[in-house]
Amino acid sequence: MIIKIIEELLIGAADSAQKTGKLPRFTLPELAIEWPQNLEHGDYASSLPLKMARAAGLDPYQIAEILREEIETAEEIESVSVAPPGFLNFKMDSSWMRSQIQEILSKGETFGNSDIGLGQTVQVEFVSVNPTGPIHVGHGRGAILGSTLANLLKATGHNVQKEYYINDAGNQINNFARSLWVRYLQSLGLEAEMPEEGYLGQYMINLGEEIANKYGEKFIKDEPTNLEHIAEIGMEEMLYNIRNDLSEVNVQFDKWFSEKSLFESKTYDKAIELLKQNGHTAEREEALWFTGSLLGDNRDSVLVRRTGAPTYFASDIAYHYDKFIKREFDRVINIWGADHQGHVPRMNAVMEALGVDENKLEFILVQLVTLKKGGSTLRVSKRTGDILTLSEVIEEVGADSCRYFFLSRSPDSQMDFDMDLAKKEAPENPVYYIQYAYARIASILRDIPSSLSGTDQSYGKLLVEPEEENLIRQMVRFPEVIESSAKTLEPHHLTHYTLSLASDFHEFYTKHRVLGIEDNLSLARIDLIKATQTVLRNALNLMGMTVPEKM
RNA sequence: GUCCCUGUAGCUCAAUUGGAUAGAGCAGCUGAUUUCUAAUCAGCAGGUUCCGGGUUCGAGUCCCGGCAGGGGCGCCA
Repeated sequence: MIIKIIEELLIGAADSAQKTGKLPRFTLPELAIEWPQNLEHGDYASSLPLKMARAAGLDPYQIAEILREEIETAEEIESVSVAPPGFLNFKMDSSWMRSQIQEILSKGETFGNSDIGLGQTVQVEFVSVNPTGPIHVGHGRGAILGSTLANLLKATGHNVQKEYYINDAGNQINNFARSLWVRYLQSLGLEAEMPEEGYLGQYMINLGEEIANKYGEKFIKDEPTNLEHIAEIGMEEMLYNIRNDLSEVNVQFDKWFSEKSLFESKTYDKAIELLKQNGHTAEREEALWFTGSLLGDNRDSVLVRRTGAPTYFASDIAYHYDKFIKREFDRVINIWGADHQGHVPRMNAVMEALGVDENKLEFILVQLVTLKKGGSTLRVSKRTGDILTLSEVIEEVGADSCRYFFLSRSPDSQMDFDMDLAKKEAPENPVYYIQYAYARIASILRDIPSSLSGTDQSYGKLLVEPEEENLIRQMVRFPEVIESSAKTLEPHHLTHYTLSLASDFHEFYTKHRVLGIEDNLSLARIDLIKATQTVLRNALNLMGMTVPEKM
């Protein structure tokens, strides 16, 4: 990766300047290498001299000149120049750039990958919707973010596990069971009243009907065991649907982890026992509390209710005990909806209480999605049944569009999902623009005449047009985009990168021909567009989108 | 009341995490097709980055104080 080479050159230059006394001794600040927006500023630039000015006690421009003189020559770099007030601008060597086409072609689907995460096991836990209703658009956002992030981490060498936590225990499940049982009775024509906080969605009515049709009056009596049966049947059905809906947007999991299993395996008991041992619990008002306020949380929280039933929080502690102490993940990334934000300081306190390094646990909070349809704003609420499900959205705008749309926004931004607009604009969605670039290349490659063949890679030197250089420059950046997106856990950079790459290709395409020109140039350009196709495919794969050969 | 996120072009969002002239898409306007796919390209227009202070060589980005929107602050999950 060229950015690494520039880093080394800079460190070497600073080192030798300090050794020869041209610069005073001090520890180097951040190297700060970036892509300038303006091509006149080179292909890469560093503001290192500006950052050194204070410690060096010298004019930054002067520092830049000293460094420039000390920078060793490298085959990747054609020239280094100094620009006021103290930037160092690097221009890539053009023949080295052209050689990268062969590099991309030989690496193929692994181009862009790196091994910075080698030997590190990372768990990404996301979606984890209660199995009491369908996946809606808000969940979809987290699902798409999580799956892409997992792809990025894999591409950077991490050992990744994608996990879905099934809340199949506790209050919500009882409530679900009761609601479903009532719907079941009602569909048999019996009188029954929905519980106060029951699940009112239409899907519950349908599900109750299904059970009635299939099992008849088998569960009609209000016995605890029948309620449990109903709950199990219902949850299974819900999970089946959830799995289906997720696979429609190309989201799969390595493991589905049951909350109930934490109790069956005694993990729950061990976790709570450890908390007690470490002195982070207290008995108060006939309940067991976690004394998080002593560990940085703003309040204490109940673990075991007066009734003896554990809270959701308590099983979540057991779950994290399982993640870190039993399964020993090096890192865990939890992707949560913003409505769980208050839970973050609590979990950090839990980490400390369990004696696990807090930095191993990271959170991405996804802001909630608002829906706009027909000019009015809908609130997403599962309980009232006022839901726009993920599968409904996919049906309207398509899985690729859906993925791209959710991915292109940072999780911090709360987004308005305007259904009417998304539907109307679907054909002009950037996703088509990107895929069209891919399909165009595929189309050219299909038309290559059989008479055209050659393996002499020196043809590459014929690629001297600015549009060709732009394309190559963009492709060379791809590994850097992957690495920085993985490091910052920000997949949304991928969408913008891919759009730029597609744009560079379309520009090239309109100005230059690949076929029907002089043979050697044609061969060089065939390699160029093959490389472009490779990068587009790799990028789209990372984003979980399809690559159409024809459009 | 308090904590978290957000506020950037008419709209939806970026901005390499403090860098050089704040960028894309959509919407609007003008032009381009005997050509490997026009689902494309070229151009025009569009900005007090919510407001006010501060930090420094440099602030959309960091700090303080406001304003506005969303979310959290349960023996719910």
